[in-house]
Amino acid sequence: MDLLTLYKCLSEPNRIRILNLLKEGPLCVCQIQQALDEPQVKMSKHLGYMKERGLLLSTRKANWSFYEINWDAHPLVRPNIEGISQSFAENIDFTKDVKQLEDSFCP
Amino acid sequence: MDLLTLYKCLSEPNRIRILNLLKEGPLCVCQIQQALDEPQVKMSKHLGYMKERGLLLSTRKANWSFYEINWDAHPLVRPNIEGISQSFAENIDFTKDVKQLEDSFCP
DNA sequence: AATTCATATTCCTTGACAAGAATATACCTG
DNA sequence: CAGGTATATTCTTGTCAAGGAATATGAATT
Repeated sequence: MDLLTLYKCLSEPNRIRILNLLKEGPLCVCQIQQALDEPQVKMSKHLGYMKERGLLLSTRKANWSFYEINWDAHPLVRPNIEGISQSFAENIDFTKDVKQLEDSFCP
Repeated sequence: MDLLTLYKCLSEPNRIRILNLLKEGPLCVCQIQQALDEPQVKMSKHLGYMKERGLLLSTRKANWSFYEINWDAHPLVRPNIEGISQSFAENIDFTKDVKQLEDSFCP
């Protein structure tokens, strides 16, 4: 994955929110969807966008697709994704996202 | 400057090439233009884009505008711009840019 | 004041991509 | 196989931004 592609992945608020959740580990689409309180199609498309470009990996288990960050995609992946949570604290409501993630369930 | 804006600035190859040159210090538009061998309007617009968003600073001396990186714009500016030269070595012809910069002159 | 040089702005066309609606696929369970 | 659930794809529409051509501004020189 080249750096330009990485930056394109990072240039979208919904994707930033998703990455902030995935930072802790893999999640299935339904949990992300609940945490961000956004329509399924929207999440699926952003996840697909990042997977297609190599930033995410996915595995399917039965009905569920689990996505996780591909930390090896590029050396700058880690510093940027680790920098996200502090940097966006004021602009994007991450606290709400994380809280809703805790309340979410994957049936 | 928020992180999302930073990523938008970084998501464009011409801007990446410009930042790679500015990494070493301030330059005037005509030098950048010569180094990258691109039309003046194009360079001016990309420089304006980044200045408008806080990533670059500019000072005018007589006919010339000098642009430099605003390293304090965001904590992630430095690691990303420092990571650029290695990361793009294969994709973008930075060596040529830098060589042409050496040959460039500011009248 | 007129000219010249460096830089910036405006207008237009084009392409990428985000969002929503509708639909399709994949996989399990009865 | 039928039906349900989780996820993905297609289509359309609107917005943002990149590129080029032409023009405008700002500042020095004659």
